[in-house]
Amino acid sequence: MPVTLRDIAEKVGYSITTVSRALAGYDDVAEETRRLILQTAQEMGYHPNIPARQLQRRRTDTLGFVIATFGPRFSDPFLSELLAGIGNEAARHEFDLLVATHPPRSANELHAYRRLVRGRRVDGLIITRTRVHDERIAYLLEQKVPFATFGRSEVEGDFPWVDVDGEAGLVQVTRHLIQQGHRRIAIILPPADLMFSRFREAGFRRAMAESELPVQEAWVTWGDLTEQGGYQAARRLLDQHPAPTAIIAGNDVMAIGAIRAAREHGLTVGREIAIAGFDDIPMAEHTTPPLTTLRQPIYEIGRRLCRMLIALLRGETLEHPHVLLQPELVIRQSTVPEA
Amino acid sequence: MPVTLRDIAEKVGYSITTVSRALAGYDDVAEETRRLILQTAQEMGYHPNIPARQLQRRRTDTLGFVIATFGPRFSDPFLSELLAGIGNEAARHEFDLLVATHPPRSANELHAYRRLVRGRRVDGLIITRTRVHDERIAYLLEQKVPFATFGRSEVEGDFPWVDVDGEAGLVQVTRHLIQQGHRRIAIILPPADLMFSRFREAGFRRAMAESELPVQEAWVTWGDLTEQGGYQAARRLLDQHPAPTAIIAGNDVMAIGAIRAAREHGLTVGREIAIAGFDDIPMAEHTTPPLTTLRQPIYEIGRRLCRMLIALLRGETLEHPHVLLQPELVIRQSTVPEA
DNA sequence: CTGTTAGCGCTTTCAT
DNA sequence: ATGAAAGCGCTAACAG
Repeated sequence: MPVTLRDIAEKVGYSITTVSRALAGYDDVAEETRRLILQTAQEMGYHPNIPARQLQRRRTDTLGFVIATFGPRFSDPFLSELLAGIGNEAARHEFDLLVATHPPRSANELHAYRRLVRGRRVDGLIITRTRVHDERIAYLLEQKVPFATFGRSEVEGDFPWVDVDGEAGLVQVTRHLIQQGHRRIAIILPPADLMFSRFREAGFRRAMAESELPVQEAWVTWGDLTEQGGYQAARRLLDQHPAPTAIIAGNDVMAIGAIRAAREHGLTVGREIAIAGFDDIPMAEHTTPPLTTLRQPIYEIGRRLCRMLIALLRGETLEHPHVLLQPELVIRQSTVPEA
Repeated sequence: MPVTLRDIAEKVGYSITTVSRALAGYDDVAEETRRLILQTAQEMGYHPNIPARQLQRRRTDTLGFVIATFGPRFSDPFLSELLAGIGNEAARHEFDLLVATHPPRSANELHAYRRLVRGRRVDGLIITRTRVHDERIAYLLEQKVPFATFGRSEVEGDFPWVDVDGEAGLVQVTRHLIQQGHRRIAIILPPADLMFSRFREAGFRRAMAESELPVQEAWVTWGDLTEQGGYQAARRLLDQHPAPTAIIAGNDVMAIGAIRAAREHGLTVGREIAIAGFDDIPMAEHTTPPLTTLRQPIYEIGRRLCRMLIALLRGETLEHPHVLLQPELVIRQSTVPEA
């Protein structure tokens, strides 16, 4: 049987109230009483019962994070880094993290959010991979549950977010390719319902337009952010005549798939075809050839989201409720052979 | 203000108790009363307050999972797959999952476990990457907190686990290499304190011995399970004279690093040097060349661990408290060029 | 069938 | 400086 406040109270001969206050550090407890209580609590191995505290305080000091898992072969370098950032920052603030996973494309997604919110399991949530029309955001906004997102959305209403400027990123990488002499540039976008797909497409088109290069609509394609998806999309692109001489992938994982497709086509990546990604996952500098990509500080973003959310929960006003970070173009040999 | 049992009770004119029982599906409530209560609850949008229930029931229906995050560039394909398995299975049983992360090599690891246990935040835990002497296991055993592990340990005492037979796996892959004509075989082991490092080493030595091949002690090395670690270890191996003609890496991620090192050494992987991994992460079939490896059903293991733990929490006796799965040797071109 | 009563362990007025 | 009392929202033993 775990030690409770009552056990301590009985032992030291004070009331539960006093024990509670002493432990909570209130200053209306006699110095000596406090010392006695603290020491006894220590000796008896007291640790507060968190659910009881949650009930009484009507808050959980717990954050929720829902992640979509893409089947048995799920593996997402992006996600583990974000999770690490969120989790480590939460721990720093003595917050717990409740993670709910759900199989992909199921109605279970909103379900998972509702479950956490309705049961008052969490005080706030972190959302990632925001969508243009995002029911999760709409739901939390409607429920007035605090949350912070990685990514913007067109959902009506204001909410705190951190995002990486995908449009600026794509302008950079597209310009880079154009500078390298490419004119036939293709792009494999993230799924169109994801908000960041839009921005990246816009950046791509803007950079092409400013150089007065035509955008071949057949070269604007979509992939599901997996290696497979990148591979397949790249194959389709390379089968065309004329084929593009450069491919920008929506993330590094798809870029890796594209590299594989190009190689199968007998092309030397970096020399005969340029391929670029987005994210700069750890693997990116170790692909063959190393991958040109746009770096986003994923771990830091996780920490930041977590900090913002906790500040919000503490009733603080955010100085910067909307943070737009600039991605950094990292040039490697997949676009510049001699880099 | 969320709706409580009391609100419903007042509305329908029954006691809180009756409402509670009707909602819980007890059969000692009049059919009509139950219908009325159910409908009213529905209309009012009632959802139980979970912390209150946890307090009263003295259980949380929550599982704990603590993960070590290796710094800002943390990315672990293995872990996201395991997490997906655990999380999805937990959801199926209406269990929540509390994830605690901690920066690596910190005293924070045990801290995280203690926090979850002491605060009665979770009913049980899942442990991964078990160690030969594992303080986490010792702690949970001592506290009599239910848990299940991925991997065995030499810690005194019995506990449920699922493991993959690394020794058998290494016998298989080593034999395979020997069959391919290799005699100078090196190995990059996982850190020696991890239990599975032992088994793999044993398997390697057994297979070498049965073919009466000498094990060069300089060719038995260790890596930290990262790409970098694999790369560095492989470099050191390849700098030796004579150099090994085959390298077995402790996991696929290190194998990928080893492939990079070999390529930098001007070697054609699969032809001039054979490299094998362990895990069969999704990326393994997409490396260049595709990687020979030992497949472990990580997602399934996650589900299984979760199921075992939940069964345990329900007071059931496990029919198979110790599950040893056989890894499957997947032969690809990193060891057999024409595969 | 339904209600009364008694908590679960904690925090927080409000007296004294 | 300390304690009594109330209550967070729920469950369960026991009456009737």
